[in-house]
Amino acid sequence: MHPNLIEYIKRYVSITEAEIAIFQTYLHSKKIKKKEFLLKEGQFCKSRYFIIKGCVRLFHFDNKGNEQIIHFGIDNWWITEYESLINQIPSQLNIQAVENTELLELPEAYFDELCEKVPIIERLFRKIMEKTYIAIQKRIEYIYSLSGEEQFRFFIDANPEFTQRVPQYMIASYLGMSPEFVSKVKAKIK
Amino acid sequence: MHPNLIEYIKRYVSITEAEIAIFQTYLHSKKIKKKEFLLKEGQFCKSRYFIIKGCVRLFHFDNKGNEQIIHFGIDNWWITEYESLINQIPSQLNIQAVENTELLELPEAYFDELCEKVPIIERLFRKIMEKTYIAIQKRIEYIYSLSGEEQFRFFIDANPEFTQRVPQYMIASYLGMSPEFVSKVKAKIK
DNA sequence: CGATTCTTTGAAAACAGTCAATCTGTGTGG
DNA sequence: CCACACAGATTGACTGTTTTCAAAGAATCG
Repeated sequence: MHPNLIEYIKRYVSITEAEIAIFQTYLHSKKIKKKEFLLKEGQFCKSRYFIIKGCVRLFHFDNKGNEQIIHFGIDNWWITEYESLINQIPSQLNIQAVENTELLELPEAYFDELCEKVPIIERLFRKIMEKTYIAIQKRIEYIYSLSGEEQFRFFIDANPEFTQRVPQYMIASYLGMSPEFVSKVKAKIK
Repeated sequence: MHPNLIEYIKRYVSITEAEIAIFQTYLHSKKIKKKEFLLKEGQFCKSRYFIIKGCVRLFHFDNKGNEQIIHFGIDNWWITEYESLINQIPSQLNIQAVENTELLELPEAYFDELCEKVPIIERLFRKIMEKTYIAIQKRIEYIYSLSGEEQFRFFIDANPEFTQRVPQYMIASYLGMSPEFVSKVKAKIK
């Protein structure tokens, strides 16, 4: 198994070599190039993906036809489209590579079987979900309590390296702002 | 165990009578009156709560000193403050009853022990978290793609009975709007 | 009924979006 | 290596949505 994933897992749970070995057999490595899609609107999402290296964005087109980025995934994050994955319905969202990206794919078809064999995996994913939930709830807190300008400043302070990696208009979209507005805030900061 | 919780659990996982009986031993029932607090800023959150009947709100004070409601909890929902619960840090949020509320308390101190004895509980909570995550992600989608007026209309259409149960200013706070604005939108609808 | 809490209304102001034009930078092919 | 094309970023004027403030009106509870 890739050392990044092993290290990641150990941040959440204690796991034995034997358990890692079993987990390993359920994973496939996958590479996608910049602008390639991991999932397109209308398709069924059938896997969870661990990003070894790279960056993807999860987005949809809003009622005015604008791309709205729901969130990004980067190195050492799990990414998937839960609504499609869990409810087995066609995805309303797209997942696209922002950079060339290296992933590990964990197919959902065998996920329950894996959890039976290695129950700690169930705990791992429960804990991951809890952490993810905390993060997304904080995001809602910020959306409502900070002005657009404050949100942008906060984002670049919290993610200085990431800000360099992706185009500015994508950060604007993620923050629910127009690219022009972000540009103006940036000018103001200097 | 309360029939509401049994029914709730069975929507997520298959569970035996014996497993329910064990789960039961970890639960305490609890009642709080309108305006009483389940958790106050600064306290450590030590339990997950299942709401049998009633309504609570999870809120904090933003940097301008306004109450910001993060979300509500009603009949047949689990509620807790995950950041405090998981990271064992003082809560930045308050949980307060909006109505007289009847709960089941599941103390976190014994949660791991319960999951060891009844592994299906671990799966239950993983699945609950996944559903919860889908819901909160959709909320972000709506925040960014609908205007304030549209968000309010959508909310009352989706939650007609709930709109009657709580004061309008709380719905405004939950939706991140001023009470005056909600009032104006309401006038416009008629 | 009196007091407090919640809701409504209107006018002025702030914040962020839209549109259109221009500027910058980067990569590609000749 | 240059020229061009195209994607992304910037700027300014104008517009629209939502907030803020203040005051008045309704509803609820002891």
